[in-house]
Amino acid sequence: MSTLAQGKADLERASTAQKVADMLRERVLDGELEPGLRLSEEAIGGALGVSRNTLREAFRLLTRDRILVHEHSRGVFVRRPTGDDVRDLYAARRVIECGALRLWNDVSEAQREAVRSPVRQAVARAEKNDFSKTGTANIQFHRGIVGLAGSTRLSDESDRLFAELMLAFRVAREMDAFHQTYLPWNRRIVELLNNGTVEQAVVQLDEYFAAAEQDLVGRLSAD
Amino acid sequence: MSTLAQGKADLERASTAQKVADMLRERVLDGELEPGLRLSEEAIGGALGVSRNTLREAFRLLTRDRILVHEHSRGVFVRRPTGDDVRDLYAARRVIECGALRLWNDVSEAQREAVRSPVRQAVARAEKNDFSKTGTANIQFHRGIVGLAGSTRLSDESDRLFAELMLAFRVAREMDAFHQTYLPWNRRIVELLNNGTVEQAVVQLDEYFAAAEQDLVGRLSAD
DNA sequence: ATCGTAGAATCGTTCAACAATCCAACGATC
DNA sequence: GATCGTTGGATTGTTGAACGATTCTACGAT
Repeated sequence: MSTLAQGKADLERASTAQKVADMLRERVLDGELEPGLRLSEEAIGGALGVSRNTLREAFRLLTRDRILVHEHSRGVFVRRPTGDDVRDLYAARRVIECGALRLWNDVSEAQREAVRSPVRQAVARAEKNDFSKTGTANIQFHRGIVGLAGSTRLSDESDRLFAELMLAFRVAREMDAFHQTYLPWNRRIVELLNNGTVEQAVVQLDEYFAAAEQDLVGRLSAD
Repeated sequence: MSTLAQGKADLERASTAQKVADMLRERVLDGELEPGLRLSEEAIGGALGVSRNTLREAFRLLTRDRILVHEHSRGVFVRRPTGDDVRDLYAARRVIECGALRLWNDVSEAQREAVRSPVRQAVARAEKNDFSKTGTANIQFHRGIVGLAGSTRLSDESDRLFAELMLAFRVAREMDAFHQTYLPWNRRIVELLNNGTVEQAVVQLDEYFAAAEQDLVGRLSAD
């Protein structure tokens, strides 16, 4: 059954616009296309060998994911989050993730493991002084928390919030150090969860958000 | 200042695709275009006098809002929520709204009033046996709750969830009676909030979601 | 130095065309 | 009689060109 579903995913080849959007998303999140950059329809369409109309469809898809912003008659730009954006972002994350974490005792073991495992791996790597994937590990931890809610819609929206946050990190030019700082926090949260003290874990998560928001907003408004 | 903002809103005239999307959204939420209906590019483009490319952009916008679903090489359809969709929807709402409601004591009076006022108006109308706007009043109540979080991203996502839920109501063919049933619940929640017993209000809201979800899922799977 | 204006560049939208895909009707086979 | 290819016809996916509308840039006037 699962192999059939796999095959189906292969068969449902993405449209050209979808493929272009995926490629551009990767380029933006990798940092090749910096926040604030304008994406010319002609230049990018020519480089990728797709028509303007198809490219515009790809732009609309990425606008939906808040990777790009569209300004009428001016073009599309790589999103460049402001301090206000970050505040809004964290207000949303606080409600979503703290709410999801409170469901800890009502969910499946697999869902709980999706929260523990990223932290365990990050700790293991940190002990070997390997901080390469510390950024994605942090994201995985928080994706796991949102997953406790069991709603694909909520998880998808959170992914959009994470993507936007990645752009904010990039503007602040402190991606690695940032995530690294907050690993101890994640560790403590998992410990509290394992001890069965869910409410204390929620409090820790909330404090994490307060600290992270303040840190990031500070770096952004410093510019 | 507010007049300037007004003028700016007028100047930023929407694009053709945006206007077409707005019109179609209205038609769908009014029920003129029923869930499951396929929207032919040629037919609708001809009727509205816009080109296929522009219409396709409008479709993409509505797909973002989950009003329409896009099936590759088959066309776009008015979304027709299933029982699983409704479960997913309520899982998201539970986390978002219960989490937002817990912030009751930390927000501005204006934000609190945005929760109370829709219920007060609905009660006043109900006493006069006027159940005309009971549906939108219920939505406004819940929009107010989400607004407590103070995040436009969260409020926007909730609006999408509400729109999707409207479509589910339409499939279940029980829009008015449905909302009407749950007015007493909203009333009780507001009372508990005014008494300062926020946690009890959250419990009531959670029970409301459980009942509403079960009711709606039952009607949908009965088909 | 500020302002206004002309011209270039880019976006918004339309139109026409063709390939790719889906769908429904029709027979062929067992 | 039901299931399985096959064949057209209709619809979507994508392209390329075209033109008006809007924005940006650079130049010159005050």
